Amino acid sequence: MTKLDRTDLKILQILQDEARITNQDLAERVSLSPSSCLQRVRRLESNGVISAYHAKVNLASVCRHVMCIATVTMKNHTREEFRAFEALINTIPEVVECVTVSGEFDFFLRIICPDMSSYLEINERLVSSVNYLVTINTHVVMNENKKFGAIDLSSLDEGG
Amino acid sequence: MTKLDRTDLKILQILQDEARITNQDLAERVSLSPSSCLQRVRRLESNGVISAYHAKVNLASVCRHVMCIATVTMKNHTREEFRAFEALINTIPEVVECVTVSGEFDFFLRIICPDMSSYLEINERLVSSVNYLVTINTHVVMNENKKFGAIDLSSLDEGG
DNA sequence: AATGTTTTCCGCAGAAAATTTGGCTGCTAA
DNA sequence: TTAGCAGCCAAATTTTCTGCGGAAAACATT
Repeated sequence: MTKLDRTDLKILQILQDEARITNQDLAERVSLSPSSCLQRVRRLESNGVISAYHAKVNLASVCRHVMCIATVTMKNHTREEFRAFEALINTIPEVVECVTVSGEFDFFLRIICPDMSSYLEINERLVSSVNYLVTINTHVVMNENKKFGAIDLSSLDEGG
Repeated sequence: MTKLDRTDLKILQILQDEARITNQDLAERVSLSPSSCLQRVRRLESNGVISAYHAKVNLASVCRHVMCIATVTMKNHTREEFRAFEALINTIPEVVECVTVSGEFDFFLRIICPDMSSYLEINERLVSSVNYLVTINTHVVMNENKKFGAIDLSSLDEGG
C-alpha cells in the first residue's frame, strides 16, 4: 500500500478530472517545478496508483443508444457457474461493466447498446448461452444524475 | 449529432484506453500526419464528443475501502421528491454515481467509502435526511469482473 | 549537536512534442 | 469554369518533456 503525501493527492485529484493537463501546468497547480512534478507522476504510474488514462466519449453526441442496469441471480451458487458466467460476460462488448455483489443478487451488469432490440438479443444470450439457470432483471437508465467521476481523496489527507 | 468517419472512430477507440498517448503516436496509429490528427482531436473535443480525460486511480493500492451498490425505491413518485433526493445525493461525495432507472427501483447508487461503518453513516443520511420515505437495499461489491472500460464503437463503422 | 543517509527539490539544456502556418488537392455549388 | 470550403501534409516555430548534477530538506544515528 503506497504512502501518498498531500502533494501526491493533489496531483491525483487534478489528474482524475484533467488527465491531459500538461506537466508544466500541473506542476504550477501543485507548486512544484516541472521536473519534480513529472517525477511524482511517473512514480504514481509505476506504482500502479494511476492505472490508466481514459478519454470519456459522450455517446449521446454520436448516436442514439440505451443504457441498462441488469441484476443477475444464479440459481446455483457454485464456483464453476460463476466462472462460466464471468467468461460469458467477457465475450459481450456491450456489457461494459460487471461486478459480483453480496445480497439478493449475484451480479450487477451495465450494458450499453444501440437500441432495445439489440438489448433483447444480449439478454437472450445471457440467459440461453449457459446450461444453468439465471434470473435477469433489467432496468433502463433514464437519467444519469451523477456520473462516475472523480473519487474524493480529501479524506486521505493526513489526518484521514 | 456529430458525423464521425472511420478515422474519428479509430481515434476515439484509442483515446478511450490511452488518453495520454502523444499526438505523434496517435497520428501514426491512425495513419495521419500529426497536424491533421491534432485537428481532428481538437474538433472531437470542441464538439463534445470527447467530454473529458480521466486518470483512473487504483484506490486499492492506496487504502482500504468498500464499494457498494445501493438500490433506492421512493415511496412516492413525485417530481419534488425525486429532485430532493438528487440534490441530497450531490452533497455526498462518497456517492460517486447515481442513475434513475425504470422498473422496481428508482435509483441505483454506487458508493465508495473507507469502511462499513462510514457506509452506515451515509446510509443513515440517505434515509433520514429527507422527510419522505425511501427504501434502500445495499449490495457490497465483492469483485469487479469487468470494470467500466472502453465503449465498443466498431458497430458505428460505416454500415452501423 | 554533529554526522551520514535518503529523499526531494530545482535549474538547465538537449530532445521531443505540440501547434501554427501556408500551400496543395479534391469536392461542391453557383 | 470557378469561388468557397474542407481535409491533408510539410516545414517552421513554440512549448513541453525529461534526464542529470548538485543543492536543500528530512530523517536517523550517534
